[in-house]
Amino acid sequence: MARKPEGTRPAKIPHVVVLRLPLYARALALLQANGQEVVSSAELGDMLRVTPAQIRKDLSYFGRFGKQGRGYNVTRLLERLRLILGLDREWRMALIGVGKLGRAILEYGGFAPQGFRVVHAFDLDAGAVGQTFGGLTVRPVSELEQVLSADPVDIGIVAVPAFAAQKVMDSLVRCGVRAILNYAPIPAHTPQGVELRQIDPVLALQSMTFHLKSLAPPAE
Amino acid sequence: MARKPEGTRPAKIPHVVVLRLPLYARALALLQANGQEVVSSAELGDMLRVTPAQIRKDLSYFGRFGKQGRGYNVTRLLERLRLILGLDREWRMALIGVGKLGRAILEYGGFAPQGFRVVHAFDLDAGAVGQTFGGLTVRPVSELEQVLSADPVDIGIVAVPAFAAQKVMDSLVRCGVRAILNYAPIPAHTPQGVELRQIDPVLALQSMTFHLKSLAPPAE
DNA sequence: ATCTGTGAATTGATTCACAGCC
DNA sequence: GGCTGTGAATCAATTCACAGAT
Repeated sequence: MARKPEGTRPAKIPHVVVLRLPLYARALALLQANGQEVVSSAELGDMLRVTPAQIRKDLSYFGRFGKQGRGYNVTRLLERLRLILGLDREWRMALIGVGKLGRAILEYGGFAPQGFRVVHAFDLDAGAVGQTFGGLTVRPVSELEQVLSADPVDIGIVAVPAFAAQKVMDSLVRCGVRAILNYAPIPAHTPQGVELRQIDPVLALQSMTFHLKSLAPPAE
Repeated sequence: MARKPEGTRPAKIPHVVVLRLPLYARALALLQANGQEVVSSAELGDMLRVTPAQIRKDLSYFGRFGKQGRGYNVTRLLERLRLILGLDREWRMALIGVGKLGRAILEYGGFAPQGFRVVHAFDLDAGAVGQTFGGLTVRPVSELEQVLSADPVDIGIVAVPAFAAQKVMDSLVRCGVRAILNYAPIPAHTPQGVELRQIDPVLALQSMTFHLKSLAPPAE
């Protein structure tokens, strides 16, 4: 398969750059809320603990958004980043697993304002099915394929116990989901072309203790 | 020919390696639970979608744990990784913010079996203070410094609203906490020497949509 | 005078490839 | 034959440093 070097939307964007763009967008939204009109890469870098050169280089993959001697227009750059990230539309999501975690997700107010909307919720447990959380009625997982083929979503959120998670993810992929946010602590896999992100506080803790273990015990 | 310093570990460990070790440990625990005694880097790599060479190289920073022609003894390697990561002890944590998210954290059963124990919970809101979740009674944040100086913790978990998060983190640092797990969606900072990890599902979603936006709409 | 955008240089991470051992 | 451990080679990411714009 040939990749053309010419073309409209140019070359490959380094993976880490894509991971940083949402960070930039968030910082810009903060500045915008404060009424700041212009920001330099140095100032943004201070906010985010990232070098100014990195910010400029990252942005340069997508275009030239700044003015020499001045900096970036906050609103304009934020607008452009939202476009680049695809945040100029609403994304529909399905949640699988409505236990304690799943309920917290359904009732979490942080997704909707960013354009991420949970439109279906499923659970295996008959106890949860039929209940309503955050305005959504929980359906049985047995209806997953049927519901999603009638009313597709872009993203799946997996909040089931570890032992069931990979199978649920496979179902979601079969239903045409193209991205999965997985909260289950397992080595999860998706086929090529289906994005996957893990939310795993235990892994985060375990990588911090590596740095803690050699330090003196908490004392003053 | 320079030889490696014998039995020492002051060699500098790449940051990414430390982030992968908990992944290895988890996969090994899975194998162990299945009764598997030996594993090769190729098999582990299959489980985790990591190249065998990377696994061998990562482990080589810490010692020689395998047998040529055979592989790694699952139990022994897991044991060593747990030691390296500091998982051979219990870590004490304080939770700040007992809203919906904080409650889900207190009632989450996944920390304790891994040796991470929440021993104090704080909230600003008088409504939450005094209530008990997961066996812990919520105290007012005003007592944070007093309680933590009498009974220190290693790690702080921040689950307060965004506007309050940085101030809470600063307090925790003053209380001698050496690592923070932050759930608030802000560009958070800790001083040099205080580890920080962010749990941020919205950022994860926003970096996935970058890849989704150019694809055909969900259709079947 | 200031700050962007970007090739070039550098630093860091991953993969290769093979000697050595089981 | 199979697999580890590891220098060397490759590939990727970051930082430097400066020309050019305002």
